[in-house]
Amino acid sequence: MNDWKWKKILLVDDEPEIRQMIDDFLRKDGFTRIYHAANCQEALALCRSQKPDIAILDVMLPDGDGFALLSSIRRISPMPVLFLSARGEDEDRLLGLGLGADDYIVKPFLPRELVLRLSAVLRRVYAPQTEERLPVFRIGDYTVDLGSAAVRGPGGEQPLTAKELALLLKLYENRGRIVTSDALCQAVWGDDDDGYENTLMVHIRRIREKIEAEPSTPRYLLTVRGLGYKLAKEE
Amino acid sequence: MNDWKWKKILLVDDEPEIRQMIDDFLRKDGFTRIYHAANCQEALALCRSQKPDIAILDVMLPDGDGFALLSSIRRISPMPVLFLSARGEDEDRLLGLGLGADDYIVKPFLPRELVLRLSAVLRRVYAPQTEERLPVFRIGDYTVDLGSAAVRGPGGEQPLTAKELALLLKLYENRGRIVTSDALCQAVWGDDDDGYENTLMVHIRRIREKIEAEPSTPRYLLTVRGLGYKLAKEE
DNA sequence: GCGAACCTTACGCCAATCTTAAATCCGTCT
DNA sequence: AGACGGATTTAAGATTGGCGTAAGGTTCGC
Repeated sequence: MNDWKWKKILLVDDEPEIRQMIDDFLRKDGFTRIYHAANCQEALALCRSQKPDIAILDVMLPDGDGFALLSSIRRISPMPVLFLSARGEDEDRLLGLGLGADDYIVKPFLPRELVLRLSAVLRRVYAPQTEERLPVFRIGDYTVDLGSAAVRGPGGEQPLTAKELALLLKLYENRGRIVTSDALCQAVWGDDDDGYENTLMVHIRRIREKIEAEPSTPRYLLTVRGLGYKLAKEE
Repeated sequence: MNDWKWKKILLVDDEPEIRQMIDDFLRKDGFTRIYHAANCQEALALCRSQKPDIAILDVMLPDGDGFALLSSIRRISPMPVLFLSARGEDEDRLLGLGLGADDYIVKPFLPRELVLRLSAVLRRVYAPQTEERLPVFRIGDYTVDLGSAAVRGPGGEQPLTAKELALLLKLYENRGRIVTSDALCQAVWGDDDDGYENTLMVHIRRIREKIEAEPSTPRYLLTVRGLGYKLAKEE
């Protein structure tokens, strides 16, 4: 399975439009766990809190250049790094210096190429056996196996779709706590645009049909009116 | 990663109508902890006393511009900042200067957009998991878990609604102290309109039914006649 | 005892949420 | 290219439960 689609990507660029564009393409390609940062400070904070699996760094940042950021990151994590740079600008440094980047792309670039390079780096660095698996957990009588995208229950096994998986992952990461609809939309669709509220509800319903004995009176995937949804903590 | 809806927002603008309008929209979107300031001085005072999580600053203020205010704020706190400015006015400074603002919006703006941008900044800066969560505390035999909007007690678990949560949060922040009815209304419904006294009482009653063994003779959520309510300090 | 402040209960509205079905998108196979 | 099938989104109508209101009761302080 395309396991690296579940890797966390840290995206650092000061221009929101660029971030958004890259984000769009990554999502179109199936990635969902993308964290944005506009500067070094934010990037480091996200690094610490999210422990991303790979970073895409712009060379030019408001509070320091990407190279400085890289060495700060290196003090925290050995994750692979992919640089973005404008043509000419520091291109030589990227080429010449063995500064520990795993790849670099010159702006402007084809989004497709970025995705390809990124996938290549992920595949290379996170070789087969290093794989940590997506969680497997129990909910009532059902076993949810995110790694194989399936739910096993009294009625047999049912597959999970991509969106269902992304939602369940987000909910699982926050089990026992309320996750707002906004946060869920954000986790799955990324876009700051709302307008997915309805779609979210439909997906929630679908998930309930797979993990709840009585989808209409849920016992595990609860709605908290006015706040969001909550996956019951097991035990 | 619980929600940024519980983050404290400092709103600085000299025009009360603008503040009110923004306030309304923020509340409509679920934010409740909004602090108003009309000038730099008030803003700094609130900064110190409330330690907001994010600030919305107008560029034009009676006692200095927003940029000066930002650098004063920076001496106190590294919180993210979102600027408001009239079209044209200082737009270039906002764009050009890397003055540490996290975003800016040009007036006139769609309120929806402000909320979106604000949420985006909060999401970015206050990364999940590092997040301090909403408090969990004990009251007598009951455990109040604001993060999951639930009260666990001898009789099992009961969910909390959005308003109950907002009230309990305000009371908890001031536990052991008296909170006036006005302050509570303010915290939940926003200012002016003081037609919520009765509604407040009803909500208090509902909370008591969830956290008191004998709701009619409360031991923890106490009435202080003529003044307000008080949540007993736990021990 | 009297008024004011507060409590208690019940009821109806309406926005938030659910539910279903149909439309659209998208990748794959022929 | 065209057709098919599953996944996702849109749309529209139904439902629900939180919230606010009001009306009557109770308690407190003077």
